Amino acid sequence: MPQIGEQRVSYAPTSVSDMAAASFDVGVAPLEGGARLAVATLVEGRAADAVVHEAAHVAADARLAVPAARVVWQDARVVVPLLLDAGVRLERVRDLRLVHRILAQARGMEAEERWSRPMRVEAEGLFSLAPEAEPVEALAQQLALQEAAIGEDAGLRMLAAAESMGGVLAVELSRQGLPFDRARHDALLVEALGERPPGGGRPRRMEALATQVREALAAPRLNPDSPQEVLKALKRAGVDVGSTSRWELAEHEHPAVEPLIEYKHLARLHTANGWSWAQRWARTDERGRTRLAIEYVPGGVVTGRWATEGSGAMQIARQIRGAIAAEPGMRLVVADAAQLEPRALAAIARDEALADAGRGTDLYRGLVDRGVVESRQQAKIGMLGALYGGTTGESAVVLPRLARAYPRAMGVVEAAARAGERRERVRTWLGRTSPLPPRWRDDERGIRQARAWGRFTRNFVVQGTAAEWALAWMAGVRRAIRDVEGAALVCFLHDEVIVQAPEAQADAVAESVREAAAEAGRLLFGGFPIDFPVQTAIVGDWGQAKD
DNA sequence: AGAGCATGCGCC
DNA sequence: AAAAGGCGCATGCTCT
Repeated sequence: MPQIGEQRVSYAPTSVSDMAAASFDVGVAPLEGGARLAVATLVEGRAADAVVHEAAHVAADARLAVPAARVVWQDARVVVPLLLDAGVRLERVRDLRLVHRILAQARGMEAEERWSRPMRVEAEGLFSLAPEAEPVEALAQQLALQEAAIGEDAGLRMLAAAESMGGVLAVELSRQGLPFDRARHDALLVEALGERPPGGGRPRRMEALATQVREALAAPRLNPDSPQEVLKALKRAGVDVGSTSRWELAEHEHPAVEPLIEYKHLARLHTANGWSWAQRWARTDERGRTRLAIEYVPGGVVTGRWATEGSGAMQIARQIRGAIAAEPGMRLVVADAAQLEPRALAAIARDEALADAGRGTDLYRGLVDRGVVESRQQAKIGMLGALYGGTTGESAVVLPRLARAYPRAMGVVEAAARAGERRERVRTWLGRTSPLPPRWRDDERGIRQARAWGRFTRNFVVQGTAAEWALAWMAGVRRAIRDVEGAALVCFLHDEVIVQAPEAQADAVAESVREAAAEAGRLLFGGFPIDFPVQTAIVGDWGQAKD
């Protein structure tokens, strides 16, 4: 089980010595102003024929060079838009920046080192590496170093390819935007929050709830958005709470509780995905199409998951998903991978019994059918407890039964947790390495911190591997739909993708999406018999896709 | 006034 | 003031 325990990759991007033969043929680097590109055919790691072209000429050159060329760049955010504009088909790519992060982490810096030089690794860019070199030669140098670090590690090699394609996908998704219907969004908001008063102020339903809360607490001037004020008012009214969080409020019987919880719910929707949010992030182009501008950050999360910047687009409230609507003549193919993380765990652990329970479409149901647990709900809680390190309540009750039924799978997450508690690093299936923990003492508090870190490493292995599968899946979807006229990936959410496709093609696209999932499973886990079922829905808007 | 922390929520 | 992982964001509030 290679993903548990210490593993170091030899990778020293600060010293350029090894100019080993590179297995790529075309390098692309941005030049001053970003408008021009250097394109070179590289032979044995050296630029043999470096030439500078206008972006528009790159397409022809890139194709001309070598059919199976790998295109290499320092930063997809700079280069990929130019290549896409030039019509280049990107298939085999290497994103030096993203792969550098993975290799640098695998090589491992002491926590103190990171602390004292927090920006060092990030800032260690291509041109600081080899300032004297021509851009294309510098690309070759850094690529050679990465290749040497990856060596024969097939997992890392796959991860480098997947992460790099993730860089392309993020640019493509960000450029595409998420189809958005302003009118429908407005209607959904009015339905939930009430009309907005013309002069500004709270929407009607929110204001009504605020009034109810104020009356119930005999606090006529209370600002329900201020936890401090609310807490004081609650105490004055005899509601003995330590915070205003929902779970705690719900334990009390008081006329203020229900409207307060409802108010907070609506306030959340209003601030997170309300009118000003739409105003800020929805853009209408010259063709009259409105889309949400979403900036994806591939590898933005330690585990390898993606993040978004600004729009909060990975947390779009379910209540307004109806506003994500296909454009005229189009449909949304909404696809999500069912119980992805337990399946990833089964595959990592080579746990055939758990894989068997997941055969078909519902792994949780499979656990019930095999008599491991009594209900689907129990299966879910138990499995989440195993993945997150639950120690109390229902999951503590169910966990021993899972451990008995699936000792291999549970053994992997337990081992990952123990390794983290010992301050060891763990690895995902393909080889992404967990960071080193901060230091903790040998006292009570230190033990708590160690346990917490163990829960993190436990989850890291599974969440990170699931993220790798999702990357491979999405790359497969991209490939499958590239020649479907008008079809495009428009959304990615950890284990879910949305493709917008012409109505006539939607069925075929959905089939491709399911097939890509199976393919991703084979790519990562070889012959291990694990299913990755994908629920697909072909809908007019996201709100119609029921989980 | 602005930075930074704390709180609380909702997404996976 | 959560239980059980990972995030991002808005708001309130304190400190400077």
